[in-house]
Amino acid sequence: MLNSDELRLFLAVMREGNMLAAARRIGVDHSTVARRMTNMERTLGARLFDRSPRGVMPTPAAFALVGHAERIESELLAAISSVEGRDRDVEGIVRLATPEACAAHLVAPHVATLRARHPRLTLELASESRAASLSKREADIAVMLNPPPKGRLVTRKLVDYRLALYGSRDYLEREGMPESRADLARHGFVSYIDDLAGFPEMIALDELLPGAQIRFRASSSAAQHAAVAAGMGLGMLHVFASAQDDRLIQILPVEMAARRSYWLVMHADLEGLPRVRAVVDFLDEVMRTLRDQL
Amino acid sequence: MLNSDELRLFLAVMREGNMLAAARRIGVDHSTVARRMTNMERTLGARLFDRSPRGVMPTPAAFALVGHAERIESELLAAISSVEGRDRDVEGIVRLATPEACAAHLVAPHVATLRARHPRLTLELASESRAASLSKREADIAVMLNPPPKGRLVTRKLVDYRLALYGSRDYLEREGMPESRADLARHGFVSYIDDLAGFPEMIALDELLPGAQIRFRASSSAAQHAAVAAGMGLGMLHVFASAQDDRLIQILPVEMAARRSYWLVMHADLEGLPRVRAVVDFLDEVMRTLRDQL
DNA sequence: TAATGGGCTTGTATATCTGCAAAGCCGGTG
DNA sequence: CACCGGCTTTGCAGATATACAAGCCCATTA
Repeated sequence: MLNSDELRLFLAVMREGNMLAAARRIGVDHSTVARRMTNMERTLGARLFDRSPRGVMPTPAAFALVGHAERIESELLAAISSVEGRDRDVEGIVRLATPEACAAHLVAPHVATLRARHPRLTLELASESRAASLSKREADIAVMLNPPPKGRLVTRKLVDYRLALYGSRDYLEREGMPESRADLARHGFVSYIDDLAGFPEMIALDELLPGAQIRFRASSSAAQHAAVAAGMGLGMLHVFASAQDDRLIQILPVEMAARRSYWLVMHADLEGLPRVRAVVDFLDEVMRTLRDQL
Repeated sequence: MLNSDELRLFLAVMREGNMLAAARRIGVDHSTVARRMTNMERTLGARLFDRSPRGVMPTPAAFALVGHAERIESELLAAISSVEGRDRDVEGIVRLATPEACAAHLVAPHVATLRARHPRLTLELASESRAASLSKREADIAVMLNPPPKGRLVTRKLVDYRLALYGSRDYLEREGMPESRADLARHGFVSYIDDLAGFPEMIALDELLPGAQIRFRASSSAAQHAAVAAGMGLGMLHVFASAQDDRLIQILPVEMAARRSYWLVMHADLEGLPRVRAVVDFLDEVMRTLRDQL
């Protein structure tokens, strides 16, 4: 079947007007050009050039083909430059700042695959991402809960995830399983320390259940997770961190659900660096793999 | 370099999720698929698939490539179908109706090349194209001086050409060479018989020199040409028919120039027929070759 | 726990393609 | 009018890619 190599030769012949010059331009023998053009004509069932000792004369079929060939040529170049050298020159250090839960449950468990693919790349994972971290150059890439006011930053959504209300098996046996939002008033809760939360968006409880009675506050989501698991009360936890935890049971999954998004943020200057792109690719891959569990 | 064959295999692997199924779909051996994907990865400098005994897992580079590959695939199919089989199944009879001058000077001199390309095709050339000829099915294709009111007709401009004022060498020696439009009033002219001209557009003289003294009228442009050549007077003739005629001299080329267009008209149903397309291609080719002389 | 089946990788003979060299064709030129 | 230069075509040997076959790995199943 027709392929782009033949079309490339074809275009060269069209542009040069003869096969010899076309062959020189592409860097193959002219007999190869002549034979492939003949093949092309046979497989297409259409004559493309009238040969003469003075060069070639394109037929109408050739003119009909040239537009397609040009589009294919440019698309092919675009394809190449979009992936060319992705895995070459990937070495050095990349510092990635992400919220704590993302670091612990999404990134860290998969760094081995990154290492396998790019042995000379060292990832530094800073599990706290205040909006400041990037502009102060504390990190090369950051995962945040909202797109920051742009400086010279490249921002795009990385993935959506869910928060849900959990309680420990023990606690719920002891205090009873809430069956409706009204029942929640009788329970104690675990939440963030308001002014120490990296992003205000983290605090989902205020939004879904304002005025809840809060028994324990922590700046760390892992600490809250541990507290809920230990029976301190109910808390809004990351689904991706809690679903496989046998000690925890999800409560009122319909009423008490919140959606959040992780955003990928980086300096525009760094976007082209192979090592930076390697980490971005890695994040994309992890998120794609885990999408269902988020 | 990357080519479309590799991209076709690549797409098949992406769609099937494994190389074995991809190979079956394309109809090559699976070892060929594996080797070509490895080649592709080496030449691109980017890993595309993580192999495992359960199939393959695309990398981010693969996802970046798939859009390009799909566009190339569809453009390639479009390219093929645009020329596929142009020269096959070209046999039978095609009747072409054109104005007299077009038939005699543009089409007829080149029919040998058409014959050479399509030995089983018979062209019938009717050198008169009233607008009626197509709708009465007197011809399959027509060349006209204006686009007719469309029925189920396909119409497009074929080429532009020029009319200019000519006189015979003898005549001009005898009567003097006109140097300005004013001089023309002293001369006699040759023109069309108004109500017998196939298209009103043919009559360029009325438009450029209304009220000219007309000594001879004919319905045929060839007859007018002969009359001018024989010294009967001046006449607006086709440049493509007169330029090589040594008996004729062009007069006031700037002032007395008119532009006309030939239009290609055919039934929409016939457009797809290989033999019809062969004739249309032939006309395009002739016009492209002669464009400078028109 | 062994058997089975799907999938990827690795050898080897064959088919295809490419480069090189020589020949043929045609128009321009001294 | 013979020569020359540029172009295409043809013949042939070496290089490249393909199909076939066998081997390996892993998950599922009896």
